[in-house]
Amino acid sequence: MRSIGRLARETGVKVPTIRYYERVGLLPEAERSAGNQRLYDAAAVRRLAFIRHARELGFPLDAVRDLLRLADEPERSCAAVDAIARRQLVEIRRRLARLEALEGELARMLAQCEGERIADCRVIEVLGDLALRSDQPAAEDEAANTPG
Amino acid sequence: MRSIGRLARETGVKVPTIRYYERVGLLPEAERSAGNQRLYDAAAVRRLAFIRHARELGFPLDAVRDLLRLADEPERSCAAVDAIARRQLVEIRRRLARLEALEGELARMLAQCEGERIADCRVIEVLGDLALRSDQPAAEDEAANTPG
DNA sequence: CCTAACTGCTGTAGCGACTGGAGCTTCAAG
DNA sequence: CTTGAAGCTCCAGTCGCTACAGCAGTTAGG
Ligand SMILES: [Zn+2]
Ligand SMILES: [Zn+2]
Ligand SMILES: [Zn+2]
Ligand SMILES: [Zn+2]
Repeated sequence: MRSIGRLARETGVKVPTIRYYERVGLLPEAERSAGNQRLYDAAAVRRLAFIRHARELGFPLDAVRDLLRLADEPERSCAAVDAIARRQLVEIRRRLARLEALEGELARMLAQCEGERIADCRVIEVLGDLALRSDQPAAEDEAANTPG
Repeated sequence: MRSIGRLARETGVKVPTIRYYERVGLLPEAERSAGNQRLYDAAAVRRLAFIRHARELGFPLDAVRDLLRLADEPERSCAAVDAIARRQLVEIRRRLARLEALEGELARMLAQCEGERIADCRVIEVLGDLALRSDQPAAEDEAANTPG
């Protein structure tokens, strides 16, 4: 059995994050020592490492929860697992496409700027150009919550 | 002079977002009608369109604030403007590199899965593999706050 | 045995950039 | 004059942590 600090070191997940995962139900409530400190076994290490790797791949916590539930039923078909992963891949490709477009626009702006007065700055000019408003209704949330 | 709703339609920025921008100081406090409703002129349209376009390119609000301040001083050198844009370009390229790596790992996992029992699912297997823990200390926040 | 340093505990608040709702008032069309 | 859309303010929630504050338990050295 190990303390929360040792678990953190072993998995690379910070201590407050582990407590947070417990609070939101990703990790079961830990056993406690006589002095009320959390104690973890090897299974907890594996579970937390699984979570960390899924988070690294950008899966939102809800998806991680689903994956953990599925991982506990080894006899079932992995169709559900693969569907979650495919959704995540689609999402990542969507973000990639968008970022590539942004990269292009930014790089073009910068390349065209002569570096003189702000009045002539290509960056300010492009940002301020009313005609460039895309009429798309400000697509949904792009927040890429992808840590470590 | 136009109402907040018309300004929203003209710029593609939602009404609550406009009020939020005013609260955090990106837009000046709007004039009010007799009945306390906000009124906007053409300058407000230009300013908000500028903000929107900068946000589309992923500039954080703090950077947008700086860009707006600079845009109001047309005689100064645009070095500061270009520096902000270059930083943003670097950031976008960093995110691109990371997303490309994630895309590769996810796609590989999925390609290798035979689609049978979860016990044999390559996705679960890779996520659970303790040896795959990268020892990097969970790199800093990747949150890509890039709307519309 | 004592103390310092470290680690742990709980609870709350904050980040960024909005988004949504409750419960009102004002405005424009018919 | 009525109706319904659009406006107002204030507050809470989103996501995934992160950072305190103010304690208590643990560990190593002297
Ligand atoms: Zn990985
Ligand atoms: Zn320039
Ligand atoms: Zn653009
Ligand atoms: Zn599978």
